[in-house]
Amino acid sequence: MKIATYNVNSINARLPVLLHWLASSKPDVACLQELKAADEKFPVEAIREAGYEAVWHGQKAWNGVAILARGEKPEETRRGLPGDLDDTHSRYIEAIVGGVTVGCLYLPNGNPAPGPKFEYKLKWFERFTTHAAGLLKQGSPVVLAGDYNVIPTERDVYQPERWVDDALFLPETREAYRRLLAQGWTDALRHLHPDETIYTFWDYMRGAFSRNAGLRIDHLLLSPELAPRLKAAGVDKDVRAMEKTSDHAPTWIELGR
DNA sequence: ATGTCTCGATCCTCGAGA
Repeated sequence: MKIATYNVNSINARLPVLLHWLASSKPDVACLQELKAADEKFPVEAIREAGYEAVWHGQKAWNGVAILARGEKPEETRRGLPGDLDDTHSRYIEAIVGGVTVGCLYLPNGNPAPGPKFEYKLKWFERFTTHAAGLLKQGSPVVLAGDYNVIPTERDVYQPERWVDDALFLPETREAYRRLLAQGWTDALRHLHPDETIYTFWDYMRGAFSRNAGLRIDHLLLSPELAPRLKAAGVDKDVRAMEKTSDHAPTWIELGR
């Protein structure tokens, strides 16, 4: 079972690239973020023609998340992150596919920091960590996949010293990520490739991709009963090189049995 | 400060967000 996460940076602007990637990489499950489209603007027909069923939680202009599954309809178990009725951002959706609970998240960027956006990021992170603990308690196999907007360690950024004041790399952010992992989650990419340089995002500006000036901020976390099934993990970097592409690359894992 | 890309609207150019 291949599960991927991909921040598309507008699903409609990215539709040709997305369809090309689905056809070539053939994930069984694809978690998408930054749809930047209202629910009624989701390109459900094109995605169905590509062989995928979907559940999505859109929003006009910003945010938006979706879960795609090849040949089956994801069974939606949650839409929106619990814990704050005033939170209007579409940043979380959850569904069961093939017996696995899949949480698809788009954690707030949080820049500029300090400031209200950074406060929102940390609050959202706390709520997410609380929800993640509840999922672990249920004891079922879970993958939490998405754009975490977290650079976990110095190894995950091309020039750490340039990012020390950034919301993606500040101590509070990295500490929140460590606390989440400490519940028992496995960072799949890092677990399989402990010493490799792995990036999932390259800024559009200053030729970041051609310089390989990247960040690893898209993550797939596995619950304890799922971690032993992890067989392979990678980044579809070639997609980032395409025309009219997202600033993120699809990131995936392969689970056995 | 800059660089680039997307969306929406006070709409053909700009600001916000990333």
